[in-house]
Amino acid sequence: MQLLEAKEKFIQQWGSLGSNWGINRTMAQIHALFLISEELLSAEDVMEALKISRGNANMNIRTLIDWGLVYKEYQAGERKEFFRGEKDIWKVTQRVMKMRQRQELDPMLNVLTQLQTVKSDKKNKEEVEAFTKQIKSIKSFAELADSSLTKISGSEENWFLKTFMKFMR
Amino acid sequence: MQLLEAKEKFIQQWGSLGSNWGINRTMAQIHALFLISEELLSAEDVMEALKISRGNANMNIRTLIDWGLVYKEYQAGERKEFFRGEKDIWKVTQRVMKMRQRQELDPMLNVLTQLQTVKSDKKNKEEVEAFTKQIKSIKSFAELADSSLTKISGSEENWFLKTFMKFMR
DNA sequence: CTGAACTTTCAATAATTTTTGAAAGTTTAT
DNA sequence: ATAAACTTTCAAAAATTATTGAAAGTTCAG
Repeated sequence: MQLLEAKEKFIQQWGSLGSNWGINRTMAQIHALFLISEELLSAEDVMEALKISRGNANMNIRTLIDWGLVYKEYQAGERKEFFRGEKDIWKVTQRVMKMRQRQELDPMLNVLTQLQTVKSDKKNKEEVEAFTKQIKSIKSFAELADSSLTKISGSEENWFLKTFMKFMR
Repeated sequence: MQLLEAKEKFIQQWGSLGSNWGINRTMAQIHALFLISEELLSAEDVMEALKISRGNANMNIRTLIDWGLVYKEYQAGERKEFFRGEKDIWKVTQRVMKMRQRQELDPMLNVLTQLQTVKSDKKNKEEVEAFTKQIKSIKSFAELADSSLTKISGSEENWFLKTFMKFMR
């Protein structure tokens, strides 16, 4: 396989992976492009490489910066902005987990907490009890996931790998 | 909060969680409905509860069955099919992980393996080396994720919790 | 200050994904 | 074999999500 073909293939595959991960296809493709580019890239470079519009490139690069997956950098003597991607796949994973924790798990936990306050009356006592029990069990699980994510996203790769290997043995 | 309102809220929230998880909104809502329903439900019941069409209900129930999140059951003396949801949230998580491993991680690993065969020539030797190195590091990570998922999806909740607690300490 | 170089915004448009519902298919009781 | 009860399919329609590109905004050198 030729390098160009391989790069293209990687970008496509990363794009489709991303789209199952709350990351839109183009954003994931831009991220893939950064993952395999040694050099700094400008918005223009991204537009050309992926054949997308200026607005689209700008918006998705911005979001990638918000996620901590791409950094803005200045190139001496250039007016234009340049970007570089986070290459460390472990850090990438941590950032994505953190972001999804905030966007998904935290709202879910809020709702689950509210749902525990459901009132029962004599008519539906049993039904309410069954409901509350199930909500409680989902909430416990969500809390476990939440604290694990918090721990993991603050940890070093080494710590993680070492402990994880033990865990998996 | 009233029970009905609480159920409605749970279904909505689970729906929006699902839509970030490669599970479409309606499928996730149907799943939520099953999570909080003690009784068996027919396709008709689901249609009514969520105000969706027959085709939609049928298709999504079928997919939930494929995912192992809903079971078909027969009610004595009834012609109609009835369904019951998997209530154990740990099992639900295992099934979802397993499914996503198959649908996302495995194809990714295949592509990564292919990409390692990229040919270099004198002109782009260094570029190919950098690319191969990065692909290799992504692949190692993906393999770690893959084997962890395989281990986790086959394990008992108790084993998992116990080991995980140790891990998180 | 001015204008060139660059970035951001956003309404219109396009692409994708989901839903509907009627028709076709299947199963079962008689 | 028939027909009623039920399930599945799928093309068309609706809803949602992503993309474009031109216009507005910003920054900075001269």
